[in-house]
Amino acid sequence: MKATQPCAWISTFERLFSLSAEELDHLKRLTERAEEIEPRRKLIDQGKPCEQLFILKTGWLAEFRLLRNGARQILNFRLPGDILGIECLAYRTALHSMATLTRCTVAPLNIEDFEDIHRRFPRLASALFLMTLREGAILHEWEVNLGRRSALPRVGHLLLELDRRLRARGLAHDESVRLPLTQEDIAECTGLTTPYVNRILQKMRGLELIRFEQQTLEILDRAELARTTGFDTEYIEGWRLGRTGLSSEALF
Amino acid sequence: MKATQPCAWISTFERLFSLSAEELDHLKRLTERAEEIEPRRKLIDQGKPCEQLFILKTGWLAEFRLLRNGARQILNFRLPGDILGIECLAYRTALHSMATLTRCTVAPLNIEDFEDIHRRFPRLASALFLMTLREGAILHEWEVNLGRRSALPRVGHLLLELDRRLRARGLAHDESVRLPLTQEDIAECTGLTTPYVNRILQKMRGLELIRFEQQTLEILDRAELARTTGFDTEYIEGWRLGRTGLSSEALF
DNA sequence: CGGGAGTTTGACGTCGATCAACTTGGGTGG
DNA sequence: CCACCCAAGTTGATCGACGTCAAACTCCCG
Repeated sequence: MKATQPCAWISTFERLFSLSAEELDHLKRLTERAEEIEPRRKLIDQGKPCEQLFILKTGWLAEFRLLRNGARQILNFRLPGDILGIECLAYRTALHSMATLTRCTVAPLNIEDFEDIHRRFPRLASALFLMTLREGAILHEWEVNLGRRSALPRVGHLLLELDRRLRARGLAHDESVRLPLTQEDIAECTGLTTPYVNRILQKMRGLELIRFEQQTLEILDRAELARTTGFDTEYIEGWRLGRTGLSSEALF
Repeated sequence: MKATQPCAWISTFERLFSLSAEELDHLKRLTERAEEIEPRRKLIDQGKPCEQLFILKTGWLAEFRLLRNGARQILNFRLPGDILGIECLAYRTALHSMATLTRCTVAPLNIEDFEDIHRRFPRLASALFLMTLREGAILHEWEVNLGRRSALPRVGHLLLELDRRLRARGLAHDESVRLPLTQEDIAECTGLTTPYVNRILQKMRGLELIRFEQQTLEILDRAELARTTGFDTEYIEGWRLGRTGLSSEALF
């Protein structure tokens, strides 16, 4: 779990964006100086000034908002390879919090490092912009989930999404994936309550759609689950790349 | 309503981002060649290939997803000054649709125009990136709305948001703002049903929180409404700008 | 005067919340 | 190695917010 450990997602990005040797090298250099963080610790705190962003090397985090009544809404999960806290470029204070779910290693970046990427590695910056657009697509999907799907499809859709997101980053080995989530976490991002999430998971197990225990998820009938949840993997796996321009200057 | 008509939001952007004469000029040039679109027409169609983006000069649009069961979830509203369909840089096909609510004027841009901005007007491109990050903040707020707020705060929060967004672009003149929304539109973005939205609006009128008729919204008690809905305007009105770098090269 | 989109109303049904208790299991210290 | 402990998971009974469906009403606009 040291900084020397290679990150599976880096080579995924390399292939995806056809990174040059220098770009790959810079990316690796950026992630060299990394910090370890314990599980369930806050990395970014809603309302506090923010000046720093991070590249997530390993581990999971949750972005969330705390409401005055104590309720919590998880806004998104962050997986290895994600940039954390990039909103600090647009806002002076953090609009929401971010906390680790597992032990994580993150590489801190300050705003100047970021400007530097823009100047010296425009294709890397473009790739980052694309990733931001794709985050937006995930948020859209969550809106649909919260607004228009009933409990079972809502939970099922989330599980399918996380499965695909992990695999797209090369973070799954076999049929199953590791989701370091409690049922409470799932409740907090699907807008449900813990007891009800529990019942829904039982129903999904009863229907032989999934196996999910010890934080290990296996999707037994992907096609059927996708059908009943309305899941379309395009927003995770679809790409426009290598198309038109793809100049040496920028990716798009 | 011709292309010669000045757009209030352009001067707002000029001040906000301290645009140079050339940048301002380029922005104006980009929006010169504009098309008019009738109300309730689709501009972007979910599932279809997309190659084009647009700058919205005047009018409102809604981004939405259609589900198999016929349900519709509005993902966001687009107001004058917004870029439409920028996701086409990351995806080959449209993940959701976009339709006009009012008559609109849009200036089409193709991907090459966009690359051109990046090359020749990096600060403009940066401004665009910032706008994208801020879109993300709006989506986060909608997630909280859909996931954790009950019907009245949910609708109230939306109304407050739209009021602030319009004013932030210089698109309101007096106490009231024009929202070209039917109650069905409001239902489709809050995850509620039309009859229930109707009852909620009546209750809000009864509590003297708002006046809302003939598509004209007036917020009577902003402080009280903000309190009961948990609305914090930071994500609309907060900015990090003019701070650190702000080099001539890029905004951040 | 007719028509259609949008709004309003009512009766009724249900999905998921709520609250509280109980169970399970992995971890820890004695 | 056992006893205990605490977090996470599970269960049941009850309740209410919001959905559903259908009808009526309003107001433009022709």
